[in-house]
Amino acid sequence: MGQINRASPLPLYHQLYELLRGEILSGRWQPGDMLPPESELTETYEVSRTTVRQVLDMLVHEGLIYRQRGRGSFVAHPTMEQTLVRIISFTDDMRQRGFESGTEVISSDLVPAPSDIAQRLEVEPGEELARIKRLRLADGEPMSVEESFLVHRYCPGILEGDYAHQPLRVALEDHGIRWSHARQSIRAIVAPGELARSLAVEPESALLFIERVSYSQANLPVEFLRIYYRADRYSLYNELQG
Amino acid sequence: MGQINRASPLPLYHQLYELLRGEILSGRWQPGDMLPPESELTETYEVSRTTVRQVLDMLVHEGLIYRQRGRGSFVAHPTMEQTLVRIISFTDDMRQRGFESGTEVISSDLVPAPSDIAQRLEVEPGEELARIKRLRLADGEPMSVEESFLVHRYCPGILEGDYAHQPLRVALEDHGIRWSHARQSIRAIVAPGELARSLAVEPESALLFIERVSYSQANLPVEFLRIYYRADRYSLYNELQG
DNA sequence: ATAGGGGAAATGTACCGACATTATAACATT
DNA sequence: AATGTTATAATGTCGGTACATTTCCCCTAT
Repeated sequence: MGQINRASPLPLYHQLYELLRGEILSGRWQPGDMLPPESELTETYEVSRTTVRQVLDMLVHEGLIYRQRGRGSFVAHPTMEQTLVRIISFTDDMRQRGFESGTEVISSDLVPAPSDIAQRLEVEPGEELARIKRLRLADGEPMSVEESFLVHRYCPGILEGDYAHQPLRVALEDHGIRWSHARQSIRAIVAPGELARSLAVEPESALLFIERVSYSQANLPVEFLRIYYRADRYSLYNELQG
Repeated sequence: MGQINRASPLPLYHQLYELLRGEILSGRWQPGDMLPPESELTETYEVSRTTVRQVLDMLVHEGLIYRQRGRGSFVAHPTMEQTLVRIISFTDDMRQRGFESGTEVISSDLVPAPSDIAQRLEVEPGEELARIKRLRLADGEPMSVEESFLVHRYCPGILEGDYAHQPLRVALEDHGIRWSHARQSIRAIVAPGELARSLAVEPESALLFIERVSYSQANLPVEFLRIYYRADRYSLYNELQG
C-alpha cells in the first residue's frame, strides 16, 4: 500500500490524490466499490479530515468517484462523458461503449514536420516526426483511423514497437513520457476517398474529425493526433451545466 | 448588494455562490477584474474563510474565475471551452468567437410529439410541442439551423414571442423555466438538401450535428434541440486531463 | 409479521487557528 | 541606476472542532 511522505515537497493532498487515483485507475478498486470512509482514510494516512475531503472532492470533480451522504463514497462507473474530459485509450473508450476493440497498423515512418503540425508541436518545420497510422476496429468493423505524429527527439526508436498489440501509451512511458493534458478540436468533414475506403464507408460520407495536441508532464507538446471517426458508428456525449 | 440569510435552509456556501456568480454572469464584474480578497469577502458576508474558499473553488471549477497565489482571484475570460461545459446562448458563443450574431425565424408552430422526441422529453407521443426553427447568422452569414421542441404544457403561448430579436431563454424565464442542466450528443452528418440550401453550403457537405435535451430546475426535460452547424465555420474545442 | 424507535456510521456544513508560499511595491543599499 | 531587502497582502496547505443530516441496521413493541 502506498505511503504519504511528509518530508516530500509535494502537498499531502496531492500525494493522497495520486494514491487513491491509482487504486481506481489500476482497477484494484472496481466501479461501485465503496471507498474507505473518511474516518478510515484519516487514520490510515495520518492526515486530517480536511485533507481527505479535499482529495475526495478532487476525485468527484474528475468523475472518478461519487459520494452519497449517509452511505459513503463509491468508485464511479465510467461514462461516455469521460471521452470529453479525460484522455482515454481507444480500448477503454470502446469497452465503455460495449465493443471489442482491435487495431491494424496502416503505416509507420519518419517524416519531416509540415509547417502546420510543427507550429502546434512547437518545433521547427522539418524536424523529424514519427508518424503512425492505425485503423481502429470495434467488434471487427472499422471505427476510426488515427494518425499520430510524435516528436521523434523525445522518443527515439519509438517506431520499433508493434502498435497493433501494444498501446502507444505504454511505449511512451518507457521513454518517460506521460500525458498531463491535451487540447483538441472537434469538427465534421466529408470523407476523402482514401479514408472512405479504409473505413469501409461510402465516399462522401461524413466523419467526425478530432485533432489533438497532447502535452507531457514536462508540459511539452509531444504528440499531434488526427482521428477520423465513422459518423454512423461514433458520437460524443456530454452534460452541460445551467 | 446581495445578502446572506442565515435563517435560510440553503447552505451559506450556496447562497454566496449564487451571489458571486450573479456578479460575474451579469457583467457587473468584468473579465480580468480582481474579486475582493478572501479576507474582505469573509468580513462582507460574515462567513468563515473556509466557506469563502469553498465558493471560490466552485467558481474556479466552473471556469468563471481563476486564482493566482499571492495576487488574487480574477474573473476569467470566456473561452471556447465553455461551449462544452456550460449552457451558453448562441449570441454569447458567437461573441466569444469574434462574430456578430443574427437570427432569422424560419418557422414556428405546434406539432404532436413524434415518438423519438416524446421519449427524450418524457411525455406521451402526440403531446403538443411548440416547434421553433431558426437560422443563426454570424457576421451576416449562415452559421447554423436550430430546431427547438418545447413541451407546450410548460410554456403555453410561447410561440407569441419574436425569437428573431428576443432570446428564447428570456421568454422561458417568464414561464418560470430556467435550465439546470442539459445532455447532448455530438455527431457528424451529411447535409440534406433543404438544410444545405438554408445554410448556403454545397449539397452533401458535412455538418456538425448536436441533439440536446435541456432540463428545468424542477429537473423536468422541457426542450429538445437539434442544431446543425456549418462544418466549414464551426468547430468545438476542449481540454482533456491526463 | 409489521411498524416504529434508536443508535451507529457516513458524509455535509461551518467555524477557527496556524503557518507556508508567492507577488508586489516601497524602501534601502550599493 | 541597478540591485537587494523588507513589509505587506494575497492565496495555499494543514490541522482541529462541533454539529447537522442521511442512511442503514438492529431491536422492540404492537
